[in-house]
Amino acid sequence: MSRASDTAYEKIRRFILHGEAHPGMQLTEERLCEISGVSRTPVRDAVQRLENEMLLVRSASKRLSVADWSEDEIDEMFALRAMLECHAAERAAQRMDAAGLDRLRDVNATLTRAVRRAQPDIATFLDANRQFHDLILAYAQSPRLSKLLPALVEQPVVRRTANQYSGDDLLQSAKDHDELIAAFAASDQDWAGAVMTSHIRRAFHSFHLATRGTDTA
Amino acid sequence: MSRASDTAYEKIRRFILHGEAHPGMQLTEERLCEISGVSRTPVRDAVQRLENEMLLVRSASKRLSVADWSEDEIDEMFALRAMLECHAAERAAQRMDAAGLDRLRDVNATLTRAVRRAQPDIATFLDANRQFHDLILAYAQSPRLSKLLPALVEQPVVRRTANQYSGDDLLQSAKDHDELIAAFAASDQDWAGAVMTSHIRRAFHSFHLATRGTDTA
DNA sequence: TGACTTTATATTGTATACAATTAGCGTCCG
DNA sequence: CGGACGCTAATTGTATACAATATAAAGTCA
Repeated sequence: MSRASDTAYEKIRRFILHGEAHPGMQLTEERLCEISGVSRTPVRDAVQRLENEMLLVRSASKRLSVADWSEDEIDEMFALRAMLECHAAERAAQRMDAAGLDRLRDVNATLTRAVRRAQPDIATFLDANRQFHDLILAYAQSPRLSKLLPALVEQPVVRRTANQYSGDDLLQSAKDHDELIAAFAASDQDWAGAVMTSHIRRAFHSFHLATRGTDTA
Repeated sequence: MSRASDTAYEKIRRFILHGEAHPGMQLTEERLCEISGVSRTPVRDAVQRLENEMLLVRSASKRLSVADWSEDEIDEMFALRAMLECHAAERAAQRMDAAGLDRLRDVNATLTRAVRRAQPDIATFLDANRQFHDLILAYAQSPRLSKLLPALVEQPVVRRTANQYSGDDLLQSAKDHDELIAAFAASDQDWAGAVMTSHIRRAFHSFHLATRGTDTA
């Protein structure tokens, strides 16, 4: 989109994800104008995008608030994401080329380095991880998938999951990626899909344990 | 959304789907204002929604045009829809109640009557069919699915498929629905999911034959 | 006192004027 | 003759003023 609209989107998104926003918090458009520094017109554009990602929700009386996901909704998000990323991996396996494999290897080398440190570099891990999945999505060559998937890859959940990952979990993620690359190199869509499904569902269970398994410890 | 924004959305949508629009046709916002009878502000809201549904696409220079789907994109749409509607059916099977079953039976009775006539009533079939699937989506109780699925159920494809359906195809659709109801009544999510997958994939192949199988006839 | 109505205020929705971009086109120079 | 440059018109992006609507508060009447 346009400049003001984009900055509004990014600033509001950052406010929700890394800012002082909390779930259920009410927000007026004017407040969002202050946050983003632009007028209501581009803010409303940004709001509509964030509503689509379900980071913002609108009450019956059109008032905005920060989304507050239930456990069921988060579980559902992982289930949908597993299905769609599996599908993306299958398509990518059919369309991968040498250049794509090289880039995937590069990105995963960075990710592996970040993870092998004594104190894992989570920020680098998250960034490389996102690049890796984006690359697969690009090779899936499906505009529709590219529109649907980002709405499911909500950063707060991914981040909370990654922060709870043990060193072994992080290493396993890197190994999953290696295996995905192998599946792509072999043009084996079933293999790629299976690895991806397993990859996402492991993340789901890590998240589940980290957020709801603490009371059993 | 609001009134003007909604009417804009509906009128533009109708213009694209049942109007004089054709794939690839360029449209200016001002033209859309004439079509919908409101100013550019609500038109831009509507446009953003239609972009999300991928009925409108934006060129690199921000100009709008009516979407022109490739064969691969249409196939992909069916594949994604099959996955998500299967998932919806599975969830609905776990959450169905007596009132829901009654309503599903009512709707499918209407659909069956429309289909059993000497000359099938396609309009009524389409309407009842949509109601049936919407009801399942409602019982799936997943806000996220409710946001994702409608973008995949593009009317032009469904309509073209239905118009190509033989009388037997239409009857089979009604029977699929009966079997879905049975699966829901039994709270058998695997059964429901399997029937739904089969239901959508049959539609896919009917569409495929109707639009691309003509040269072999 | 309590519930209903009315009024005021806050918030969202719409139209319009203006700014910034972009495409189309003609002209000029090589 | 061809291509690059710059101008003009068309189109999209943004801000703001105004309208409609919803919330909250105050007041009124049993």
